[in-house]
Amino acid sequence: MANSDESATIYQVAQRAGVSIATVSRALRGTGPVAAKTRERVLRAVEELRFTPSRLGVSLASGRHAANGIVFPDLSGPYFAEVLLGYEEVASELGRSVIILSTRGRAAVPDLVRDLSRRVDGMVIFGQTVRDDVVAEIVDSGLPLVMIARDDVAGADVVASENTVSAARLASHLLGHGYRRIALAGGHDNGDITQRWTSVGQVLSEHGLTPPEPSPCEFTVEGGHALGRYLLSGPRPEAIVCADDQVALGVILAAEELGLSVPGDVAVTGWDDIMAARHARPALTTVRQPMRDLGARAARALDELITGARDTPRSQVTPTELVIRASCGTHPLEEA
Amino acid sequence: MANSDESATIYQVAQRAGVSIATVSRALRGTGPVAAKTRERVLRAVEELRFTPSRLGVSLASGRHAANGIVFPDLSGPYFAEVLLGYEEVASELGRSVIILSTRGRAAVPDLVRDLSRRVDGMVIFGQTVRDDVVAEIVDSGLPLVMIARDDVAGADVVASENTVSAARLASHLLGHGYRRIALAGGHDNGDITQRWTSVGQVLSEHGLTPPEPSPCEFTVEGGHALGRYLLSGPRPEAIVCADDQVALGVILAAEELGLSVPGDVAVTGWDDIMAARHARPALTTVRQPMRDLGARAARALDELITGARDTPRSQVTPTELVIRASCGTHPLEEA
DNA sequence: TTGTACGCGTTATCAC
DNA sequence: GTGATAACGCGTACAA
Repeated sequence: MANSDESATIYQVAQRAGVSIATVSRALRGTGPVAAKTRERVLRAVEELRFTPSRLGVSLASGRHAANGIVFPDLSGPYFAEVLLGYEEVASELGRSVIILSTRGRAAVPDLVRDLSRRVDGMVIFGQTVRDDVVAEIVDSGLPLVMIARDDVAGADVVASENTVSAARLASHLLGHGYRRIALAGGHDNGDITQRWTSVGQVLSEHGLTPPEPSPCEFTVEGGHALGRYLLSGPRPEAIVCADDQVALGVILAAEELGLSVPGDVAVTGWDDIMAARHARPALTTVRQPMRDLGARAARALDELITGARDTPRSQVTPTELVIRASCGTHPLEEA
Repeated sequence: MANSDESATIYQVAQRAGVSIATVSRALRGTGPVAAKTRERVLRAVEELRFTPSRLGVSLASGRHAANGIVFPDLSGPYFAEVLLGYEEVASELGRSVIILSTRGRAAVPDLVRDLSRRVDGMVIFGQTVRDDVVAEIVDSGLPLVMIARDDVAGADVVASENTVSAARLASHLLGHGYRRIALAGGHDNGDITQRWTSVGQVLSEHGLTPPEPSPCEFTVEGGHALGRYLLSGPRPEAIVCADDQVALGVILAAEELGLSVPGDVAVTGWDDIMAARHARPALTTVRQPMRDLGARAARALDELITGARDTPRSQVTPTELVIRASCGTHPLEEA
């Protein structure tokens, strides 16, 4: 109805209420004494004009954007979506908007990240989505920064899930099943995945086995499906340890298509414990990673950095949990 | 290294280059004549000071945020994530940042949406995530608005997928299989889903059948799983038409747990054609919805509204496609 | 208790 | 070709 198109400014409110803008500001923000009568007049004017302070004005004056950024590769699959959700939830509770940037391997990422950094009070970056020199640039600029799922970065907070211990447990468990020919599905990423492969490799070495070279694939169901068909067509491994649950689901699919039974002919394990892992058939042995919590922690850590509640970077590793289900074998024999 | 913490302003650049801020602005934006020598000095100063124009300053002066908002319920499941991805991709190509707001049924949504509306040049809202009066408020404020998956809204663009025709095709196909006792999994939502149920009901009516009442459930695998167990425990339907693929996957899971064969004992269909639909066993009969494209269209429509390339709202419906796979029955008999 | 005036960092319109 | 200077919308010392 009253489509004013250009929304009211604090000056119009002041004029209508017959006061100065300073009084309007005080009345609205409770940042100083205002006579009851005056406040009432102001509030009425605000109401009538449907006044809301301009974000730009507020930000310019306060020096704060009240917005955070988050950089991730994509949203295919539950992992990034869940983390993002946990992040948004907390950020929004803390009164901060969330600006997203999906890299998808684009060439312009550095510029996009710089751009983003100019419109937020701090940002979160998933490991391996942004070049190290650009990350360093952000740190150097003094912008509060939290990295997710990455090894330590000088000057930035890190929030990560525990990988080494769980990967070792997983490897030990598979050895306990008697498997010796173990394949790794999903290539190195210099982050989470690499930590897992290193840990698995170490355990195998300790048992006199040659650590297998991970086979690269896209971290999607389709990627796992394609790689699974390949791995299961040659000399068949006894177990396939997958980089994440999606890859594992794809591998299981490939096995079924090839007429192989899981875990009868080949054991398969995942990582993350996405919802489908429990519902898959066979149910997926995996490592539970608190995805939402990861995002929530990142948001809180970033808030501390922004508000200055803390000024020294901190690195926190959240525990993960080996979840034994059916896909890794029918005789679970857990060892010390 | 040169951690200046507070980044340089245009005044500092001007001073260092020995010119006025107007010249710096012109040199940087090419919005007026600048002597070659002068430009060079300016650019060197910019380089040395690592100057980037403040977003707030630019926005305040230009009157544009160069940012769009998007409001969705959550990111569980591929549907919203895919649409969001398509949206972000185009928005970012158009030089606009994306600010997200996940409602998750929070009570504070109206305020959060108002807040969001103050920091963007336009926004996209998924149908049924924001109260109608709040939507009207946004429209009334003159902010460019695009609604996704919703029936028409006065004053706003709408981008939706075709539901009625495909739902009718799906229903006819199931009737062609000979099914008469058909259940609907997933309650009304006053949007997409309701359109589908209405259309299915109509086809059944035309064939002398009583349109079934849809059974509500969460639109997740778990929701479908729970509802599936319920529906398949009582008098068993011959076919279960699900609100989306996730629900369908859950229902299939429930059937397997109950020792029922799909489609032998009960046919199941989904909607969306998410990646898992093709990989499911049995492969899911569903309706393919161009999710990324939906987001991309929304971003482009919003851009038209913002730039003023178009000033009258438009409603576009993108076609969908019935995808017959194994889950609906073994003897596909497509009819006219 | 209230009002004036300045600062925040740009862009753009004028004169020169 | 260049430089003052007025917006843009707000918060807030400081003065009254």
